[in-house]
Amino acid sequence: MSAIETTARSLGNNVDNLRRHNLSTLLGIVHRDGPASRSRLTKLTELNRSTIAALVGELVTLGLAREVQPEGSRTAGRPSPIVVANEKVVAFAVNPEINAITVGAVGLGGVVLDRVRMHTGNTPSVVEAVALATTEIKRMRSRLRKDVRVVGVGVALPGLVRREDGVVRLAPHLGWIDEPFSGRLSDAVGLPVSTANDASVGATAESRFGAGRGVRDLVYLNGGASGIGGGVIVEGRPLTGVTGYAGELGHTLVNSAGILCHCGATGCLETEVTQSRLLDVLGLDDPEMDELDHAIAVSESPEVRDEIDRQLTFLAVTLRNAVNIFNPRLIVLGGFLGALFEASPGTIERAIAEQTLAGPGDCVEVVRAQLRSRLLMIGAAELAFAALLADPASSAT
Amino acid sequence: MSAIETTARSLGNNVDNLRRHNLSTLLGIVHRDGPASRSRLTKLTELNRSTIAALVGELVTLGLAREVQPEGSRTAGRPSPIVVANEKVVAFAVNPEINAITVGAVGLGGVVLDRVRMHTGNTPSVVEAVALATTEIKRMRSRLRKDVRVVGVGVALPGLVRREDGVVRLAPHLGWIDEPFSGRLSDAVGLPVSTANDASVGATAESRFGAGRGVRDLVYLNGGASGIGGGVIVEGRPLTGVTGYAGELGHTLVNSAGILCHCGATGCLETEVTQSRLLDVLGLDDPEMDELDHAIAVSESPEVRDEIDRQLTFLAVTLRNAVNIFNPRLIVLGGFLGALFEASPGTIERAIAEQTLAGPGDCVEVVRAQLRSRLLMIGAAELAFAALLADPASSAT
DNA sequence: GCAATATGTTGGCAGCCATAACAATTCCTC
DNA sequence: GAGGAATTGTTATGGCTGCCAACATATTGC
Repeated sequence: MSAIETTARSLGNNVDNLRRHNLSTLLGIVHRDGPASRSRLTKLTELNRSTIAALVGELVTLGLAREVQPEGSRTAGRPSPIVVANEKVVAFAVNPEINAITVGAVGLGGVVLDRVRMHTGNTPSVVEAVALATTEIKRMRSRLRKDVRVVGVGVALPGLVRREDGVVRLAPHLGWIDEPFSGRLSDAVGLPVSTANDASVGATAESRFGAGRGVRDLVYLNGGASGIGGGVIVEGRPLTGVTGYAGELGHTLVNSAGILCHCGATGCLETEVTQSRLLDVLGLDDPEMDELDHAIAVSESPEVRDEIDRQLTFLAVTLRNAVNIFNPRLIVLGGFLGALFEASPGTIERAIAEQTLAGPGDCVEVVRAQLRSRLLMIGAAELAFAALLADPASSAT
Repeated sequence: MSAIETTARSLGNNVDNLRRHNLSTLLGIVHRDGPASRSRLTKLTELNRSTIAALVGELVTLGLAREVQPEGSRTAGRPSPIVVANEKVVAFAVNPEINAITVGAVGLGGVVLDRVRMHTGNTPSVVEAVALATTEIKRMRSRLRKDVRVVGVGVALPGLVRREDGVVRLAPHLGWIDEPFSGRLSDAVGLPVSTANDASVGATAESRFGAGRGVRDLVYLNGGASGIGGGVIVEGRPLTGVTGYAGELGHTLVNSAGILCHCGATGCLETEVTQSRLLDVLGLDDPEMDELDHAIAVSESPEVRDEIDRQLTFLAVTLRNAVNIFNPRLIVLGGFLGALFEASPGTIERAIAEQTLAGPGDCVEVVRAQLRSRLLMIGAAELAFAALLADPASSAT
């Protein structure tokens, strides 16, 4: 069973909405779960096979999917054509960071077609970020084959993004306050742009294409250079809150004797568990993820051990809160939190088992994130694909 | 706009599901928002008025709604009949507590028709609770008019209830562990029984019929004799988690130097903010809510003041966590937390404004719960009405 | 009393999905 | 290698749903 957003309206539905919903469901399946035979789609949706034939036919006509002949089958019966999401439908992904901007091109189905990380000397301003992203998107676009269809741009941003208009309410580490980044970028590239918090976007990506495949309720926590972000998937759908800011698990109390956080509170997870302290004791400076894992694995310094234990203890507090609050099936840890987690096998699981209530603690698992460098490309692209996936027919060219 | 659960399937939908969804939507509106004219239903659902006529006709035929002539109108045009949920469709509500069991009868539309609170000498065992509830339900049922239709029993229980089978996983204050209470009660009364956590049920009730009317994203926190329970409404629907245990905000860390909680963790909200400490300093013993409010209002003791401030400080920690995590429109405080909140106007709001992130803190309001003694009756009845509301046609007698 | 307005009512229609019968293709067995 | 079983694509038909348009009805305001 896959984690699928429902596209049905909460109020009155008519026959058009019905069709739209079924088209959306099919496209969602082949996009997120990969190629699927028509017979598999029939089983998954519980629709009639004649209906599936018609719906798939429409998706093919719309240029959103194609059918290929199956390889060898090992069951009796007439072979069922495989429906594949058309990866020539492309979204661009943008991820501004403290000292770099990454731009990528992602095909329907979650294939990362292109990816470039551009280092910026200092923290980019909105104008600089728009300019860099625009140049790179135009370059990538010109390199794409002529028959690709570009649906838009998705941006994963380390900050709070207002859902209704895509305005960056606050990106503390970039120094952006109330910046209409989406609008600026949209004007510059001539494509629709949608922006969201990087951790929320990461949660979506891991839940659809990574460690959380098939899981409908999960909590994702990511540790990066600019702090700790979180994202939550509830019944297969991202938790957004009223204005789109939900999921900030990095700003929950873990230490009453902690220091003041930039958010105004004290003792936040983000102030106690930081990548920089970990790198300090390890003597590293901006390593790749593999280097970090390796450095932790080979280190025999008690100072390193202590710092890891200290951070794990605080991380466990947020996780026990999360388990009691969300009762998730899965917790996914990304960035240096994944490294911390694997540095001391069993520690986090033990802490959760001891500190959570009997019910919610019964069935939760903790795993490390999987998508690595593709994470935010895939996640941001999902933002751009959202409208198409919700209504495949009317978003057509 | 009302907070309505969607009943559309997340996967394939056919024409039957469409009809079911529309019937469910209409019944949901008149149940939760009260009587509505057909023309209002037309606007709300965006369905055609001929369709509304057919759907309403079916609900009337099913005995779930009735139409009454409108009073005086003040607009031109033909008067539109008012559609009213049939309050002769009845659910029973049961709420076992430490020293009492409350049983009620609730009509469709959320009308509490009957309510009896029975004190028990000591904490009731499962067998005692089933026996007491059964006797009272049978008595109430015999007093109801012959033409009422009973749909089932809902139970609001101070403990963790597994969703899939209704087993009480753990009710610490009742001393119940892994008790199949739902099944026992169902066998005894001969009606379907569904059970859930009392605070979750309270959240649903306040969101549909109380302080949270029309709000789609809210956090509810209730303080009672047996601790602090929470419930969260996300996009109009109760947050359940994978196994139904979600919402336990009472077991989030508020004090690193706190004491060990029965849940296994230390410094939980539930150990720091307790009704008993508040009553101790006030010199009260099991007061009604009004008495508690009054006692706080007239007290001039600095000891009382200090205790209230102390508890508010810790409560604010959980609330800032909740605001950062859920980005809700509204926080609803029930039980003695409501009294605490009103004891010091502005304190909680100020703490939230100071300690939360810029985005999520922008638009959140804090209010006191409204439903008082009706709360758990209405909430538990909603559990019993759920199947009927989701599929009005097939749940018919 | 009449026009304007809003809404109920009715008959016909388009579209969606289900059904059933048939055709196609594969695997399995002898 | 031939035939049967199993599975699925294909096609024509039909039921049901909601929409539409025209008409009927009831109220307000002049």
